[in-house]
Amino acid sequence: MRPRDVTEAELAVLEVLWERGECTVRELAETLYPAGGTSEFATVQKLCERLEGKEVIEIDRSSRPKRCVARVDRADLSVRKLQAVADDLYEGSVTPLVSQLLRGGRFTAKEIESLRAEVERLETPKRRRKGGR
Amino acid sequence: MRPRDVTEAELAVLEVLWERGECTVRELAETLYPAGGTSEFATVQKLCERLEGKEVIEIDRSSRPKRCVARVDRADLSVRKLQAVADDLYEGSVTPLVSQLLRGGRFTAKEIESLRAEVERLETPKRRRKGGR
DNA sequence: CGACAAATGAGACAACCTGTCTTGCTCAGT
DNA sequence: ACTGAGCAAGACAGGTTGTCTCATTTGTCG
Repeated sequence: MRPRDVTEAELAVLEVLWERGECTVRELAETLYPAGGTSEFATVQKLCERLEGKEVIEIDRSSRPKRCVARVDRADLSVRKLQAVADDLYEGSVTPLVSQLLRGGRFTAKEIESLRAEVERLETPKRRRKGGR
Repeated sequence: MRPRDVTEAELAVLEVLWERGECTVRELAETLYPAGGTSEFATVQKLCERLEGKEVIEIDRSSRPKRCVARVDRADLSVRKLQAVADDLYEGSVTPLVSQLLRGGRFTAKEIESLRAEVERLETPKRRRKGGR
């Protein structure tokens, strides 16, 4: 049974890290549970450990109040989740997802223009030095 | 705690329904557990009930060996999941997801061409008979 | 009609995940 | 050495997931 990658409570922690950058556990706890005490502090601590286990944040234990930093940003995380969907439903291929999103979503003219630009940019994938690996 | 929409075992059932169309529970069980007995049969039955609860399949109980039909196809399901990601990370907006996918994925020339076509098709959303809808 | 095998619905079950909390231990600074 | 914050470890309840058991219903066939 595949576990749930980053969960709701964990995401809340991550959001704070994204917004404020490197944080101490206490700072996170105070942001998330302004009226919180010891137990909430421990909760946040546990969430951080789990996020670390999921390789989503990094914890620097060398300084005494240990410090947490996000290792992935919002885009990285969304790609993780999208890839999971692609793995489940399309053997890892991501193209069908793009199609479905394009077909189903509502887009403003501005959004369409920028999407068009992104696709244009894909047109020449060879344009990468010599061997490109 | 948001439950997990369609899970792994449930998806396996759904895949069979997609492939073979309307099915009896027995047919599903025999496909999924060729060597299965009573218990596997019951397992599949339970999975069907849960899929029904998630409004993903329909169960016709009027005929005696009751019959199951998929109510959503693969694309529908992927949209559900993608929307969940958009809700979690982008307040429901899917445009960022498209961008990330375009940026991160590897695409063949053929895929790029068809994506380009899809975006072109978005360009003129007004182009729809008179009143549209 | 009556028995039987298939089908069904309800629920039990363990394993796991998630979010939360308690508890001792450790360490830095006074 | 004392103290208070920080910390690791683990316990905990509630929920989900996948699996299974069982008693009951139902259609069929002799």
